[in-house]
Order: sequence, then structure tokens, then C-alpha cells
Amino acid sequence: MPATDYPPETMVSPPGLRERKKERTRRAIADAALDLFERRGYAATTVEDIAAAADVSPRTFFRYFATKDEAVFDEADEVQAAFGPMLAERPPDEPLLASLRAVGSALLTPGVVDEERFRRMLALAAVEPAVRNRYHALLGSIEQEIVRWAAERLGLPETALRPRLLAAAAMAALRVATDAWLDAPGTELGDHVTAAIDMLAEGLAGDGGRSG
Amino acid sequence: MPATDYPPETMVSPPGLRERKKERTRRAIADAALDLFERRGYAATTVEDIAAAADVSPRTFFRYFATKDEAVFDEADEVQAAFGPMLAERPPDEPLLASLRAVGSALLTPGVVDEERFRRMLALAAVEPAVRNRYHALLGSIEQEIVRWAAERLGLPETALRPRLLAAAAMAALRVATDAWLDAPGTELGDHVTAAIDMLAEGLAGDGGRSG
DNA sequence: GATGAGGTGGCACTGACTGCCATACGTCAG
DNA sequence: CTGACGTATGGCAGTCAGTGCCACCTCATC
Repeated sequence: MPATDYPPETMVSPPGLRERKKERTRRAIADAALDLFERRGYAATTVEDIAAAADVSPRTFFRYFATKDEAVFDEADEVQAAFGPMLAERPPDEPLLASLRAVGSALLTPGVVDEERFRRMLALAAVEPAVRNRYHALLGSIEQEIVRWAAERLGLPETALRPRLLAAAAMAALRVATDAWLDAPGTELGDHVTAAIDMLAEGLAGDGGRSG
Repeated sequence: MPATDYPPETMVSPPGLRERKKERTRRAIADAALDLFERRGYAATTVEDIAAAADVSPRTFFRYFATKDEAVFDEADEVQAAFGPMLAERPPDEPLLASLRAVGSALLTPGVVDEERFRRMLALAAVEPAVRNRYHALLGSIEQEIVRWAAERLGLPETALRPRLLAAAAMAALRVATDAWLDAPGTELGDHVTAAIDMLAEGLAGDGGRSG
């Protein structure tokens, strides 16, 4: 290749008018969808309604989101993509559940999802089965990332029981934590995540003072 | 009401021609659906195809199943309904995870789901997102039963962390177990369930010989 | 400012799912 | 045995999610 040794930043620095426009349209659609779902209900809102509210054609809606429910968990891809690298950066000698607890607590990292929006998503997922499915699918894809990471750290194949169970249980804990957070306004999501994962680490056999 | 003090069995004893016919139709549709999904793929099979194969009208299909994917997890309601009572019958002093392990192992109880059919369902769920969603929704409804049962046994509200996490983690273990069973032909599902729940009970912190 | 690539809208189409009504068939009383 | 009733079924029309195709327009590049 020729002398194109520009600094790496140059490759992405000017997002360009086109890119910014696309991003604005995407947000407009996602915002309109979330807003309409909340106010009129999921089933009562048509894609045509959302498109009209976002001032695009219905056809364009489907250029940004493959399905109606996808518009709710807009940043799903970013969240999933962030999880792997964040885990990889944890110290190799750290207990796996501690790594998961740390990364899980940092879920609502500034640039990705803001707390208020995430809460609205969860509230919708609690009520609308289609949205809940989408949320669980997101957790499922993150779970796959965790399996790969855990298998590598444990020196086991990805098909082994321990990495699979560790990932599945961690995502179960994360889901319980987000549910609990939703039910308890004013609390910190990170605290719920910590509590859930710690309980997992201690082992669920000790039934909180019962026979065990 | 008058003296209708017949023995309880009388209320349900003769299933009647009508009931039996309905049951046969239901099975015919479910069988046709599973078969066609396997052979042609889920998306490539229309409700019209299934209806034709089961020798009913498309309209009738929707009288038995609300959605296309529902036809796969036909006995979902029975399985869910069976879980609660089975848990309730476990000895009150038994550790909760032991109860869950016992009931989970007995999943494929004779009258409900046969092993071969369950394996086919899982294989389909592993490939088709819509079917997987349905499977996870089934696990989710069972999870709710477990939460109620665990909360009652622990003397805690259903909103408490421990019963919720216990139920979520147990269902995660059950899912991992069924997945592992699917990947390992010739093994016993019960063994996988036992192994997964035992690992959960021991606590996931002990990273299999690592630092912990 | 021409040219090409990529974003957008319109249109037609498939297929899931629903409401409505007419009809056929078990069920049960007389 | 028969007629009346309740329920299962089928057909039809309609809504809406989602897709392929093509024409148009707009930003980026030389």
C-alpha cells in the first residue's frame, strides 16, 4: 500500500454531515417509538405512527430497525460490543465473579446508555412481552460473550459446564438486579448488581439461615 | 345449588367424543408444525402449510394456538402447571436447591413430555430465534412459580432478592443443563440438571481451582 | 459541477393474526 | 328418536409487520 500513514484518528475524525444526519434520524425514530409505546401502548402503536412522529417514511423505519421492538433497545449493539472488551481489561488474576460484578456495575457507562432511558426501557419490558423478549435476547448475546471470556480465563472449552453456568447465572443475577432496581426508585443499580452477584458467589445453598 | 354432591371424579370422567376430537386435532397441528419446521425451516413454513398438513383450516389453527411458534411448545402450560405442585410436595425441611434439583430432574415425567419430542423442541429452539423466545418465555413463567414457592418457604416477600435470585439462577442452570444435554446425545438430562444445580449450590466463586 | 455511492420514499406483495358470520356437529332433554 | 342448544369449524374481509424493487435525491469526491 502507498504512503497513507496518517495518524489513526484521521480515519474516523470528521463524522461527516451524512453520518450525523443518520445518527439524528436514528435517535428521532428511537425516541418517537419509546414515547409512543409508553403513551399509547406497544400494540396500539403502528410503525406508521412511529415513522410519522419521526418524520420519515415507514420504509425508512425498517432501514434503521429490522423490527418494531428493536427500536426500543436501540443501543443494544453498543452495550453488547462494550461488554467483551471491558471484561478483557480486568486483571487476569481477579476472581471471575468479581470481574463480572465490576463490569456489570459499570453498565450505565456515561457514553452508552443514560440511566433515565434505561429505566424507561425496563419499565416497558416489564409490561410488553415483545419488548421483554428483546431485552432477554440482548442479555443472551452478552451471555455468549461471557462464556467465551470465562472459558478462556478458566482454560476450558466453551462447551464446558462451568463457563456456561457462570455466564448464565451472572446474567440471571444481572436481570434480577435490574428488575429490583426498577422496583426501587432512588436506589443505585450498581448496588443491586453487587448484592446479586455476591449472593451468587456465596452459594445459594445457604438458605439465609435455614437448614442449607 | 341443589344436591349435586357427586364424587369429584364424575365431573371429568368421560372425556366425551368432543374432547377427544379436540385433543387429536391439537396434536395433529402440533405434530405437523414441528415436522414442517424441522424439514423446511421455521420461516419457510406458513401457517397455511401447517393447517393443510393437519387437515384443518388456517382459521382453526389460530383457535388452538395464538401464534405460529406456540405450536412447538405445545405442552408448555401443562409443564408450567406441574412445576408448582411438584415443588409444594417436596419435604419442607429439604434444602431449596435440592428440591429444585429433584423436580428439575423429573422434568420429563411420563405423562407430560416425552424425551424424543423435547429434544426436537430444543434443537429447533437452538436454531430459530422465535422458538427460542418461546422456550425462554416458558422458563420465565416457571421461574415465577419458583419465586412464589421459594418466598413462601423462606418466609420472605416475593420481592426479596434471595427468592428471586434463587429462581432465576435455578432456571439458568436448567437451561444450561438442557443445552448441554442436547449437545451430548446418549446422556441423561437428569444428570446434567444435577451437575448444574450442584455447581450452583457450591457457589460459583471457586473458579474450579483458580484463585477464587 | 459532473459523477458515483449511499440514503430515502413509494409501491406492491407476502404472511401472521383477528373479527364476524354462517354452518356443521356433538350433546342432552323430552 | 328427535329437536333444540352449545360449541367447533370454515370462509371472508381486513389490519399490520416486514421485504424486494425501483426511481429519486443528496452528500462526498475529483
